[in-house]
Amino acid sequence: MHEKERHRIILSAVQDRPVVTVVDLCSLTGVSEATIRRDIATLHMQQKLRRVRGGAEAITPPQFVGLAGRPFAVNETLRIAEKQAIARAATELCEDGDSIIINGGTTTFQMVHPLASRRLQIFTNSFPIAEHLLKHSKNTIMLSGGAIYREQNIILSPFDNDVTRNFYARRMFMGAQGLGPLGLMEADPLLIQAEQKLIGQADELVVLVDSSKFDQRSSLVLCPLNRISTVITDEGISDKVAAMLEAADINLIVARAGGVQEEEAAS
Amino acid sequence: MHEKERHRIILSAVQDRPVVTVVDLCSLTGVSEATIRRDIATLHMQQKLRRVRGGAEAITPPQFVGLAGRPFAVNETLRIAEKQAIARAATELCEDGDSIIINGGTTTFQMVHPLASRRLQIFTNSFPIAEHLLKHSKNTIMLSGGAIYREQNIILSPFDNDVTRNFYARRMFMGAQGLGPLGLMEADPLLIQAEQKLIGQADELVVLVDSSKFDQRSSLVLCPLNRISTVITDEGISDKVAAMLEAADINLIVARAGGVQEEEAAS
DNA sequence: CAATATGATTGAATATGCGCGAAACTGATT
DNA sequence: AATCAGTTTCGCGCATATTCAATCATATTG
Repeated sequence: MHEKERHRIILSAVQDRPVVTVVDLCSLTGVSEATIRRDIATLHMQQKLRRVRGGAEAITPPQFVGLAGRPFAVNETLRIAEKQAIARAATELCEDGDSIIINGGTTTFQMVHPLASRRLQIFTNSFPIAEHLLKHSKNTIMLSGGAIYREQNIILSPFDNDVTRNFYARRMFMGAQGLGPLGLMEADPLLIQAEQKLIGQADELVVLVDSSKFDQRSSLVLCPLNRISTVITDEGISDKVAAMLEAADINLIVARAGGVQEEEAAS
Repeated sequence: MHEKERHRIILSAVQDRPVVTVVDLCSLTGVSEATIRRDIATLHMQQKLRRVRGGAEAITPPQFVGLAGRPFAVNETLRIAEKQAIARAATELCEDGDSIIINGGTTTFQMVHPLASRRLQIFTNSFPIAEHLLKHSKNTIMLSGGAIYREQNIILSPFDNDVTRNFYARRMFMGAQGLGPLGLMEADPLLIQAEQKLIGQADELVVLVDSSKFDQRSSLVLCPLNRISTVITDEGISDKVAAMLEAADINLIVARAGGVQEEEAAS
């Protein structure tokens, strides 16, 4: 058996189980322990797996740490003040008793804090949002079914005919990676899929993007501008972008970090 | 059992109770106290938990979160040793890579600890089970969609055509309020509904009931005995009940608190 | 033949279990 | 409070089993 073949087998085995022992891999490949150890050492150097005594374990993906820590790996701390102000403005659009949809994402996650004191019907595909609201609020929580994707922290089902299609809300809140003339942009195909399943289940689509998102260009267009009812962003928005949104007949809300926000209704 | 597997189990166990004792962890992992102590010392050094006399506690001490910290308020501490033994025996039926369904309940929840060191495809309608496994294991988690009922801690959808109908597993594990000649009994209509949606989605139905459940009579019959493949219970089971199960051609597994369990196959 | 990969051997390093005495906790009594 | 006996838990040493790393011999390939 060739070295590359063994490496493939080892990497495959290490994905299936939390830990694989050297002996396991021996019987799996039919080579000696010494060889397996050398392979593991090599793969360890290449960061393909982690070496542990007795065998190897899968490299832990950007691990989902509990809510107390930080739900999403990196983005969470970025522009947090802006995101909180935006999320707060978004929450203020809702009245107790409303039905809303919240899509997974770091910006929308910030809505959980102002939502803690409310009483809404909330549908989400974000596990951390559901978890937080379940623990810290009295809102009614509804969850979409499917597999939980750890990296994106969303729940996604390959089937179209699930609860999602039966929940209809007044507003849907979602974040995005970018917002430009072409519409709403997203990079992660998994997120695209999750978001597209929910768009159309609400009367109004409210987009939460901090002003840095107007510069971002992503590969995939999620939906055109005319599908968007309202955009909530921070003071960093340029006049040019504001004009573009206004031209598309989009409500623009600029959230100020400190307190009340100003609304500039489109014509 | 490998060191890493134990560590996962320990970290998993330490999350759902204020403290875990060394003896608890022994029966959970099957290793000696000395090893558990060394593990706790190691994890203490890694700041993964705090070492206390007699065992360990979570690093985030007064995590007095309502529902999900200690998933089920009252029942949780009742007959916990039996439930753990039963859950462990249930987990031992599974091999890495299997697809299983776990229904919500206090007994089935105990499966999360032995499952922490495994790699399975797990479908559940229990939010706490999903949450715990998501944080403390590498299993693939799939969730049923719907509203989250706080009291029962399950997710239930009024619609029939959701993900649930598309997931098929080798085994389904469920608890119940009672088990008698008429079959499996449950009191809460909400739980009935949740369980009936899942029965039929697996080849084998494995029922986890501690021996006190054989005395219980509930108002509603969930399913007849002949639908059950296997019953796992503790040593408190009477000969009479055992004979009844055997007559119904049910596999009976008696889980012993300490270690290995004995299997008494039906004729 | 040279370069590399593999397998076997062996002593070192590490992990685990058991037993024993020390230390800490419990609670009952003074 | 203070003391004391009984119990639990801890830490240490040692025996055993497993795993590792280094070395050398052999095999394969170009």
